[in-house]
Amino acid sequence: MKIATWNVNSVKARLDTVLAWLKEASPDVVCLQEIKTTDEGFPADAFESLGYNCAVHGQKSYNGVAILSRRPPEDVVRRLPGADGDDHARYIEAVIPGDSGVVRVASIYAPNGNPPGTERFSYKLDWLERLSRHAGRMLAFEENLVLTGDYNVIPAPEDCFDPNAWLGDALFQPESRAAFRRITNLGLTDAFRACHAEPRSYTFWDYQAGAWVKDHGIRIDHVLLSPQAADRLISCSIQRKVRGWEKPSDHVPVLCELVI
DNA sequence: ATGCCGACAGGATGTCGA
Repeated sequence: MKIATWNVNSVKARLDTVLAWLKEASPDVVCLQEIKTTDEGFPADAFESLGYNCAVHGQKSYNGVAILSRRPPEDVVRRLPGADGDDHARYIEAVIPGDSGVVRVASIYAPNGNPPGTERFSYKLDWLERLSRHAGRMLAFEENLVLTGDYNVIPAPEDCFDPNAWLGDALFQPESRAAFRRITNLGLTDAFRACHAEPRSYTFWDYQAGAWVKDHGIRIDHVLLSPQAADRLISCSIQRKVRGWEKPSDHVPVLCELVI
């Protein structure tokens, strides 16, 4: 089963690009982030015509996540437990049937959190803590679990071109990295790092300041696997070339293949 | 030291992203 994650930065503005990549890569499951539209505005027809079912958790203008799946998703959960007042659409989870068992997949869009020292930053840390608690509960099932999306965390210095340039940024704050480590330390495997040690492996390049041309990227889109899923890991790749396509998102897809 | 670019809502330009 091929499972992908992609922060598309508006599914409407990116529709042609997303469809082109789906046709080329043919993933079985796709976790989208920053769809930037409501459930009603989601272009489900276009994905259905390619053979995908859509589970959507959208909101107007900002955020918004979705899961596309060739097999119909089951047991869809549209919010991250732990804060009734949180109205940001940043989490959706579903159980996907495979040929040899099922996998629970979550599409995650963690808060940006800039600038540090504000309530936006504490919201980020609180949100990641809620994700950690939820992940701990799901890991107790000892099942195939894939928690993937835009974590908005640069885990380590080698995950960005110039660590000094990111020292003051919420994505690289010690508290942000510690929150990410608390999640992986529950027993989750970073699928990309389990397969690749190469430096300069990035998933995001800013639109500004020629970041793509200069390869000034960061790795913030992650695929985290439960032990059961990690045992089924075949490969994980960053779809770097997509950043060079017409009208690209500032993020590229990450594609992970599992024996499920 | 700040903006750079791009999308959104709305109908000008401010907000947000990372």
